[in-house]
Amino acid sequence: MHSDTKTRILDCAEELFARDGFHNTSLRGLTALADVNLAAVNYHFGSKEALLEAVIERRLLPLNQVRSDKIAAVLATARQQQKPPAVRELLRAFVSPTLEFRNSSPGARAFIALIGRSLSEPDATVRQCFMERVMPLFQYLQQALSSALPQLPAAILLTRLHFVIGSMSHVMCNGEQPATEEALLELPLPQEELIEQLLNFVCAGLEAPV
Amino acid sequence: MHSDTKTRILDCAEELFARDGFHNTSLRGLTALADVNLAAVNYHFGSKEALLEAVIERRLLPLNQVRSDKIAAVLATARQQQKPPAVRELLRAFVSPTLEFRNSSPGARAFIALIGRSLSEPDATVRQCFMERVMPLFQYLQQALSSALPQLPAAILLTRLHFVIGSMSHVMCNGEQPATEEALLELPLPQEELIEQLLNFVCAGLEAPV
DNA sequence: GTCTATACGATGATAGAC
DNA sequence: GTCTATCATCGTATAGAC
Repeated sequence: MHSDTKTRILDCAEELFARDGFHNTSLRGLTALADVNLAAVNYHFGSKEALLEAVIERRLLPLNQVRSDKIAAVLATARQQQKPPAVRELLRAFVSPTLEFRNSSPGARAFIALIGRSLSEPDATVRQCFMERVMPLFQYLQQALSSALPQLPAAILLTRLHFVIGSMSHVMCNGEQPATEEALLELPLPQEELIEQLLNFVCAGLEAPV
Repeated sequence: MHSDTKTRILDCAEELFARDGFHNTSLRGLTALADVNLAAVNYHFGSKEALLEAVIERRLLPLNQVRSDKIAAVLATARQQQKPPAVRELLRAFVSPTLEFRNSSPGARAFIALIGRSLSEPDATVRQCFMERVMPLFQYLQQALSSALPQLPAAILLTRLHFVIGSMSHVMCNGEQPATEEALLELPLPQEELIEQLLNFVCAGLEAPV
């Protein structure tokens, strides 16, 4: 089966950007792997950076939509029951679509690692490429959590949200490579349990006394 | 004041690797900034990668020594008092030297960001360069924590330690750049409070019920 | 419109003369 | 220790074939 040029480029870019990093991926290697001409990237996407944006958008926009919808559903149910939303359910809405999507295919796993790494990306233009597409969701989550934890000062909540995102990013990055040397840093739990463990951890942290 | 060639290279490499990432740093730019010849890097260190190792070792080995000593001190005190070590003190021994060192100079801050990024580094050889020098400490901490939390299954502890490291790395990476676009992702707290907040968060997470 | 072949200027790391 | 030369490879641009 032969997908079209544009899709083949996107698929290979996703894989290589995730595995080797953006700057360490050459268009020559990429186009060779995708079995397209070197100039095809520039023709279809305009530049290497624009290709990165396309790679991100293809997967991240739908994923963010799911996450945003799930948060909204939690908020709606809570409002209907006239009680504050549960921290755990809000965080689950944020975390579980990501980790479930990650397990849906090898390409997805690579993509999630790419996203997880993005927040610590040194290059400002690359980082911003992710930021722009993920900040609205972060803000939405922050706002939802503040209604779940009204007594928590905003600065503390924001700080703790950082810690949550840090834990989550780290999970997203790891488990990509089958851990050769770093077996001791590998996550020993199966996926489902991992989500619950992550929720246990971050909920306890978010709800800790100040 | 003119430091010697080797030190000038190390200082500039630290700054540039942290700011732009390893692969995105050119030896041409580096040697120009350090005011040395392009070939000086190869002469003094052998290669760009060996330079990275030297940059890491210069700061990380002393830092790890401090952290390791502090953990040992907590363990010794606990043994002397014939009670298990406190989770919070073990984590403080691990976290606080890092964040305090980070505030000691601009170069230190850059270096800590470099370290924080290392765990999500895509390039395997670069990542391993960090791993080798940090894994013994991780294992030591893990072992110390298991004596503090004897009832916690080993797999759960290891997983939670991942989350701790994720939170911490994220803090280490951020705050490096004065946050232009990403003001909403900035850490709003002063340094001292940040340590306590991080400890509140990760202790609650580590000690959460299974 | 899509794709190919080829060329360009810049930069990568390194080796060898000095 | 320093400098220069070298060669591979980078991202991009363009002219023209299908």
